[in-house]
Amino acid sequence: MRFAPSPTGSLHVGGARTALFNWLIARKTGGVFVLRMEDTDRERSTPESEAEILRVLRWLGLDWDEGPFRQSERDDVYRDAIARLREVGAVYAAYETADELNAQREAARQDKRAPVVRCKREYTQAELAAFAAEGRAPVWRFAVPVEGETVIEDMVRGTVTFDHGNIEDFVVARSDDTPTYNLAAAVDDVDMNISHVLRGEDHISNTPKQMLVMRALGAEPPRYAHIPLILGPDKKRLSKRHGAASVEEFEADGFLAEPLVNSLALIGWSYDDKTERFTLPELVQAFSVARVSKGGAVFDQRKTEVMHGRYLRMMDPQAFEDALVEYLTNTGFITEQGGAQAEAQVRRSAKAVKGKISKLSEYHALAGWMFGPYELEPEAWEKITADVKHSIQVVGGGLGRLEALPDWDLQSIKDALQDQLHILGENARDFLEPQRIAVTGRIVSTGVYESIELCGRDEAISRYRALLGRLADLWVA
RNA sequence: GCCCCCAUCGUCUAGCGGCCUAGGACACUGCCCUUUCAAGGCGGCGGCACGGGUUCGAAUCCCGUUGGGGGUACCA
Repeated sequence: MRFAPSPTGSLHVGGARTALFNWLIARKTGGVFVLRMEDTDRERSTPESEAEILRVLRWLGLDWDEGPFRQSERDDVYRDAIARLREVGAVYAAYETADELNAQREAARQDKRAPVVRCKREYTQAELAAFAAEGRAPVWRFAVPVEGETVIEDMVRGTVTFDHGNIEDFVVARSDDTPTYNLAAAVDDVDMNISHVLRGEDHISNTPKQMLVMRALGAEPPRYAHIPLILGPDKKRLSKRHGAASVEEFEADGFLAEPLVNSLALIGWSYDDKTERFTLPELVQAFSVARVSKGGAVFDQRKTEVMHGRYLRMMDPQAFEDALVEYLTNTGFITEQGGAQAEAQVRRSAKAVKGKISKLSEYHALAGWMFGPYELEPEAWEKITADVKHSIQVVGGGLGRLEALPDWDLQSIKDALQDQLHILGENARDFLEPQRIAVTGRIVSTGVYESIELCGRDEAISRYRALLGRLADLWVA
């Protein structure tokens, strides 16, 4: 198996999922997982992008056995292959200009024929001399046989047939002598002994070209599996304009590798009619190309988040705490909030946060109130002032019980407040929401009782008083 | 235009001729929960694109239509 990305950007979810499927098969079958950088496009390929792809692959837990190989470092291999193709007469030098090529394609289009390019192969010595004089170098094109067809026995799509009449004489070597993708990929897959090529469906029309090259070179093509594309909500191929599309962004947004991989695996693949939760080892066990679906799949970000939240809730508490601290350290939050002190706070709040968070970046929304001075967000103020009298009564009642508390622990806080709730005869929401606002200043936060405990006696009481004070001012006025 | 592929709830999917009055998940929505909000529990809504065949019987097989996607470079 192999994964062969072009290092022209960060790793997108589509690429990550292709890498995952390849890795899964390699691990399941005991095969070799080869990593190869397809950087024949010198303009767009960057070392930064390559490093980022490697980093993300490691982060996801997809380790490779061989490579990373770089096509940019294998010029001699391709040069040999091209020489070989010339020897066997499978390629020819073409001198057409871009205009001539366009004219040829346009003519075919007018004619409702396939817009394939077939170039002139015979030139006189005089013509060749003229080209040389004006410094016009040829490209090498593959001489596609006019008759016949190339058939792919695709592992997910079945038999796919391409008529040679529809395949143009594709370029194999550019005029500057560098190999094109179709040449390099074909040569490498043969050279690296790749038995199975699993890649996105967008490559399927390249496949017959690569097979043609391989056969001309005297090699047998590998088995192919073309998996459906991952789509955005508009059914178009998923890209940056659909929002988070790279693994890097998910990582930054507080997703953990294992649940993210779990979600990735479920795009275009399913195990049965029920099972959706898989650990990495379980995926290795369960995966099979036979169960990859044929149609494109719209990526459901919301579902990914929900599944991620469930994963977090089921995590070992200590592991969750550590992951949370690591994330908040990486984002700089802990440093901003004062280092060790802040880390201790985060650790104390981990348990309360674990029950309701779905991605780590939500920590701020849930527990951010713990850091910095008491602040009432506008929505909370609006809510608490909807019925001032009631709020004063309820917040005051809560404060009275808290002040009287001998021990500041979760159970005592809960008992006292619930008792007060009974006394007032309120329903839970009407009583508890004001308490939440009193201590956190927010509408959404960690649980009420947990929040009060986390806040600490002195701070909690001072916040209650502050809110009561503002409420009283409003009542008087 | 030409080539290739695809087609089950809004979305991801199960289904590979009778187990289907089509199952699950997310979303949406109703109710429950004196641990409340973006947690949890229980319900509801909602689909085999259409038209022809084949068959005793089709979501499942065949053909066509429509719709969607991908490709169509000296990019990969």
